Amino acid sequence: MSIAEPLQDSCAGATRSDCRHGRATNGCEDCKVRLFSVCAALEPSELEELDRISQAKQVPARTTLFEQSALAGSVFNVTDGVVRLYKSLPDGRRQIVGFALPGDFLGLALQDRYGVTAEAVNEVAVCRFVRSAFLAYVDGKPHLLRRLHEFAGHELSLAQDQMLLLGRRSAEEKIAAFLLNMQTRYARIGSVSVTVPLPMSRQDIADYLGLTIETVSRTLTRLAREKVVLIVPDGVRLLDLERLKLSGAS
Amino acid sequence: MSIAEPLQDSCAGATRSDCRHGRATNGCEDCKVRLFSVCAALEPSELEELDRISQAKQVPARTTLFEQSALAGSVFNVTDGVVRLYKSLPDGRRQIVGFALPGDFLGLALQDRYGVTAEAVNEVAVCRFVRSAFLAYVDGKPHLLRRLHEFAGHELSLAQDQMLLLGRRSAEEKIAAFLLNMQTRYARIGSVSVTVPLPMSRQDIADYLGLTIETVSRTLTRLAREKVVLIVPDGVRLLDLERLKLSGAS
DNA sequence: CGGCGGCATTGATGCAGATCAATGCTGCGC
DNA sequence: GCGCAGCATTGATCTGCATCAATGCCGCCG
Repeated sequence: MSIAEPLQDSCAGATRSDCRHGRATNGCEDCKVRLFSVCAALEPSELEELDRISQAKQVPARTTLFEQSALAGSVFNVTDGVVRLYKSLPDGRRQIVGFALPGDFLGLALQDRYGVTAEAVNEVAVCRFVRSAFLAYVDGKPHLLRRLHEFAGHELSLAQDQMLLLGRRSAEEKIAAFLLNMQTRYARIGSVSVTVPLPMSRQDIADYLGLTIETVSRTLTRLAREKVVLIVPDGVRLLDLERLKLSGAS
Repeated sequence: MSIAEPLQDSCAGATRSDCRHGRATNGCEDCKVRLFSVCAALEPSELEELDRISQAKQVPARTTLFEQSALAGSVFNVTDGVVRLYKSLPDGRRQIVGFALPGDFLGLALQDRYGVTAEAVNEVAVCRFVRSAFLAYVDGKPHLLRRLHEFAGHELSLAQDQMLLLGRRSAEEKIAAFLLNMQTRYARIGSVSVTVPLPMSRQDIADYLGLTIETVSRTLTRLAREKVVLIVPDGVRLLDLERLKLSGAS
């Protein structure tokens, strides 16, 4: 199931500004991820205008938001939950290129086709924009374009870090870097804790790090045995940050 | 040696518009990579203005254009030659995240620090811009910013392809994809041929593909033995494109 | 509450590619 | 034209992670 094209949505016939069911708040103005997201570049009046073309959606786990190489009909702002972004080979091998957290923007490149597939890992809330409407909105707002560009530059930088990780680091280093990275990202969006939520499966982690599920499991078990981490349901508690940084530091 | 900061250049004291020695042509207007580069988005009058803040430079092989995490004083347009872009780990392991060819822009993200190190593989010609001047130039030219953003989106997409390659493909698949990819890129900039120039060393190729020099060598030798490619000095001739695509197709 | 399905862990074995080690090739300075 | 330095090739061996194969765990549904 895809929510991107066509608009399989109960409010498809209503005017866009009515599409607020599912939104956690009353609009962009008090959106809880606004200050972390591309929208932080916008003035109150611009936010109002954005409200008019935005549509809040809540989707259950495993929902496909869009698929690799499909026409990019929508772009999204993630407001809650985790989204996996991946590329696949014809034979089924998969590489997850990133996990999108609240505040992340999907479709940053503004290209006419999606470069990756996006699936909800757990229950996810997004702010959806029809791409053409969003493009029109961006047009004439160079500060927003600048902000989108900044985000794209940041994504590119993350992608390059991930290349270094995939090409040159050992399994333990990959796991350590992943855990530290997720912790940092959660901290940035206001969730500072030594317990890192990992709503995704071991298979997802393996496909993100270029490993197998068995190697992920074994490596985590070993780190747990060495009291570097504590494995908890749907997450990991980081016990020995120094030791992790020794392996995972960039 | 770095040419980025400070300006180690014989014309450092001259006005910028005089800095044309080393430029292959008379200016942006008849720059041979203009139509492939970000500059294709510019009007003649804008090109003239760009001329005034640009500085053509020719640098020998192995020159460092800029270094990872240094302050980004300049941005560059590559007009000739090949540039390797890489990230390093403290212990010396290296991952090349890309090879920049003529028409490619370095510093696309416009961030205040470089995310990678850039080194000339062979003799390289670049068009250099002081970053602050370039930012000022971009400011008020949303169509150029749009173009830069498009380029960044394309780079991001390439980076994600490379992640899939690094994380999930075998040595032979990596080599095949690399060769086909380089051929396509050379074709796009006007050099259509089954002989792919490879000015970079085996070590560079290995560090790009997440392999060792020995594996690169062995894999190429095997492909040559099977008459899929013919190894020539500083390049490879692709003999059996179908067979290569079987391994390397995305 | 019991059985089933999906995921994770753990163990045994295999192998692609790394590592270690010569040897060969080529271009350049003298 | 000789010798050297740097790169590439080739061969022998090793190993980290994949693969194959149970087994365990837990939530869910009847």
